Amino acid sequence: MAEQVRGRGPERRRGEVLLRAVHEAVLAEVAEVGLGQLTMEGIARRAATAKTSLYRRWSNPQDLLLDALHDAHPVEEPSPSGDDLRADLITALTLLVEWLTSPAANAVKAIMTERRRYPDLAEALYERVFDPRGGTFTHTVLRHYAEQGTIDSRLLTPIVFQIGEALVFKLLVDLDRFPTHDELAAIVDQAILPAVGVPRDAATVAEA
Amino acid sequence: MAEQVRGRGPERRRGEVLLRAVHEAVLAEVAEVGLGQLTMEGIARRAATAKTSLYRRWSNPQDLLLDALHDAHPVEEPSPSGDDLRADLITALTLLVEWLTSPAANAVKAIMTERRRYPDLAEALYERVFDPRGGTFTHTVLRHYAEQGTIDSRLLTPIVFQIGEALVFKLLVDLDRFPTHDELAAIVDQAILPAVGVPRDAATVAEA
DNA sequence: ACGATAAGCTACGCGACCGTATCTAAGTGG
DNA sequence: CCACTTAGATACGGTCGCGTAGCTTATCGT
Repeated sequence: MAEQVRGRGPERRRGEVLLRAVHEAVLAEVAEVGLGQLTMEGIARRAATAKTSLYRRWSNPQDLLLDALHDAHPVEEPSPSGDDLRADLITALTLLVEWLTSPAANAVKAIMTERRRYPDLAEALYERVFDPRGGTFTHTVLRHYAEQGTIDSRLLTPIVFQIGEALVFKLLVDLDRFPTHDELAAIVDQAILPAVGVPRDAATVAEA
Repeated sequence: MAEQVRGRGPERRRGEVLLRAVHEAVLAEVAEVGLGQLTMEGIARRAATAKTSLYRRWSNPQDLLLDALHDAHPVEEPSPSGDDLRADLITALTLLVEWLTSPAANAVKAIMTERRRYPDLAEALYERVFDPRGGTFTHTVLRHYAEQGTIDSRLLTPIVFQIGEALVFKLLVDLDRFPTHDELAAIVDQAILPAVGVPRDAATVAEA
């Protein structure tokens, strides 16, 4: 049959190349139309491939999405330098924001938001993608400085570990944009450090 | 024409009564199927009314939803007692959690989450529903105690005002349930109070 | 009691996506 | 260079929501 001209000659993607293209397409599709409108047709259109080719490998859009997430780059973990708590916390939050920028993170957010509606997806997300789970970002940094004695470890409760991440998410939702470096610094100075027993000094108060 | 028997006799709802029923139906529908799957057919089915009756008043599901939100009870504001900062903060967070429990809040969350996809809806939400905007919940309480001199008002930055709300939302997302009273107390003791210059005492640290 | 109004029912053509079947042809490896 | 694998094109019947049209009838106001 006559093939639609893509570029000029007939170039047919296979295997790995096609797979990547499809993975990219799902993530883009989720970002654009949302989890609720994710369809095989839509993905096929965006990936410029045939529906048939999708059904050959996956049985529904969710399966495909999970596969794409499984394949996405893992989250980079912070590695505390060891002598500057404030700087390391800011770095940790910066890493968080960078991850949140990725297409994969976008899809993950969508799934978490609608997890009641797609329980299987959410569950599989934990099992197949979030294996590590638990402490990342500021958690890692805070534990490091507690072990080293800079922080009183009795202050490190589950709530305290969440302060930084919680504020980044809140800012993200409220302002619908990613926090700036200064805002991350403010989170560290005004919320995290006081909670772990480092009082704010005059300088921080003045510039706030 | 033969009417479906609802109960036994033909009872036809009109005006206010019907309106309420439809409003309830939209919110329930959003909760169940999500913003992306919100359809006139679905709402009509759930409200046990005819599609025609819906189109007579609204031109699409989003319009209808906005109308329902507009009508929903407003948010109750905290009224600080004035002599117990800690208790008033916990009360404020409790009010927040209570609001989050309502069907309307559920829909608002959905809209905020997908605001990129439904910019008109989000915008109208601000204009028609969130008129007050700005300071609610812990904000109100913190300002009160600052005016009264209990708190150093230089510490009350935008970030600090967000700590409580941010942690409630984070807990909500992470655990997929509403925080308990003890968790709210922990947020106040371990995150908000340190940030506003009230250091944690031995008792709070010990029980943490 | 009797309009006027508003609600309800049915049915329609339209388009989107579904999941599958069938065929063609491009790319690959021996 | 040939055979095999796999991607691509197309078409199908089915379901669902759309938005509208037409008609019937319950309910309200007077």
